[in-house]
Amino acid sequence: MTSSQTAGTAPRSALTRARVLESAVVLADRDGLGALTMRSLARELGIEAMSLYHHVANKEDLLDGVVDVVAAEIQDAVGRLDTQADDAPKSAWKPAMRRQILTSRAVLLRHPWASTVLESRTSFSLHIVRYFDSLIGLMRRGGFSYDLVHHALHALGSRALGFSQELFEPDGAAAGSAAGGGAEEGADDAATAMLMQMAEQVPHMIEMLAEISHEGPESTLGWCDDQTEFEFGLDIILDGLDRLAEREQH
Amino acid sequence: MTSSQTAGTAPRSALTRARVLESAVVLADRDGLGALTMRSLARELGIEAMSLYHHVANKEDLLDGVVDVVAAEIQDAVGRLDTQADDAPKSAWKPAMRRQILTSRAVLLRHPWASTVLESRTSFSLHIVRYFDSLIGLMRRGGFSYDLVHHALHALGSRALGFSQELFEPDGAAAGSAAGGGAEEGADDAATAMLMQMAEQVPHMIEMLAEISHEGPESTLGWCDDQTEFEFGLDIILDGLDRLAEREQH
DNA sequence: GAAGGAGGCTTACAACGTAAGCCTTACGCC
DNA sequence: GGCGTAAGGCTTACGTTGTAAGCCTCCTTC
Repeated sequence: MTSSQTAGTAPRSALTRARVLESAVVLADRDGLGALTMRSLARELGIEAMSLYHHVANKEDLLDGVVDVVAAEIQDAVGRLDTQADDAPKSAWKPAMRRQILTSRAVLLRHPWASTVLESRTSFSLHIVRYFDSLIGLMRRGGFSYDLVHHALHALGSRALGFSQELFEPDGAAAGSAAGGGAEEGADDAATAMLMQMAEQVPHMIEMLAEISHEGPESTLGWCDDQTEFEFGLDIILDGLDRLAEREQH
Repeated sequence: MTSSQTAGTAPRSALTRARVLESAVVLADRDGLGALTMRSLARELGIEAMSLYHHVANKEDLLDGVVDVVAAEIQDAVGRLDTQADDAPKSAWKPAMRRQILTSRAVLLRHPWASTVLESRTSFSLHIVRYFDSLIGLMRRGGFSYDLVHHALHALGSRALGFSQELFEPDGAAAGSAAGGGAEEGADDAATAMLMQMAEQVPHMIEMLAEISHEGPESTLGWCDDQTEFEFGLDIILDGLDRLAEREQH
């Protein structure tokens, strides 16, 4: 409620909310999300855990803030794209949207833990909302009704921000156990072996694996290129939306 | 390594792995995923926490097992669908796949926590793999190349099992804090209020909200029908795959 | 110079997963 | 029939997590 507080406040300490959040991002990037605890973050900053609570309300708030940092990074990257000319043809929405989404994806790929945190948030970040606002703007300029825009956002889901929800990520980048148990590399081989064991229960899958990696299905999970698959799925949705938008306009 | 152990083993106790897992599902259904701890599960079963470790290796294993229970439920429901006739036209893959996915979704809607756990798994459940195998089979009968099948599974992502990754679920069904802080109902009103405050920063979004819920944007997050939105997105992808499959066959 | 608050620190607690080890019971075997 | 064995319960204890409570020490402002 103190109103004369906005600009002045000569900081006694170098520790600020911004510095806390920044350190949290660095720590998560380096050691994984699971390593981001109040105590480890404090250690990183050379202070005690409880001191953090003068800058964040609790861990939830810390994660909110950390999401916001990444969201700002996304918005910054998106802002660098050349904005669309007003006299662009209606069909320009599709490549523009594609570019914005892939730009966001590029940022998120630098912070593999971020999508997990993002999903778990219950409140909005202003930067994220602005991101979505610009997506809405692109679709509107493409002639979408607001109703279609709304459906489109749902259809894109997490893909709107540049990540997809794969069921089984072989490299558990989002998993927290960075310094946990050992077995990590033999994972896909083990999975493949398991599949072979139940070959007769899953004939199509076996055959698919045999055919796709046609030098024999010894390493099955390494053959997917995430970026290609993401763009494939994205383009299906964008093309579908395109068709619906055209139909809307008779 | 005792080989004469498979069928006999007169059980001294009524407590088995199956009963443990079943109780875990019940508990998670009732109190949420966050309430599923080794201690609470033990209490539910009338035993002590450490006794659970005679039936599950650790909590990860417990979650694996719990996923497997739900996966079995899914497979059971899918199995009840009338299997596709061999002389069905190629185009039959699409409604069949749609039905299977929506059936899985119906099961998952009864266990709102399950999708979260499912995502976090690093190992496969046989039931899940068989589920995917049958999807693959449907697409193959529809004339898909294995390559297209593979892309299709990636494009569907979590939608293949019947849930989509919405960025901001207003009702935090998957969130763990069932018995935590209080504020839950005023959430969307609060979010709406926040949006109104930054109206000029997100003009398109404000306008969209104003138009869609055109009795004025007072409750913005209640207007989405999850099932409708899911089917909308699913159909876009299925239609897109359909077109690609046809193109493949010249 | 007194007041007060911002921001650090220490201590303490409850809840979590789980390692270690004890005790009982029931079964298989001589 | 007695005995070894192990399955399956229980108790205790430890380290880690988030965080409540309170102390102290500055710096800023009347």
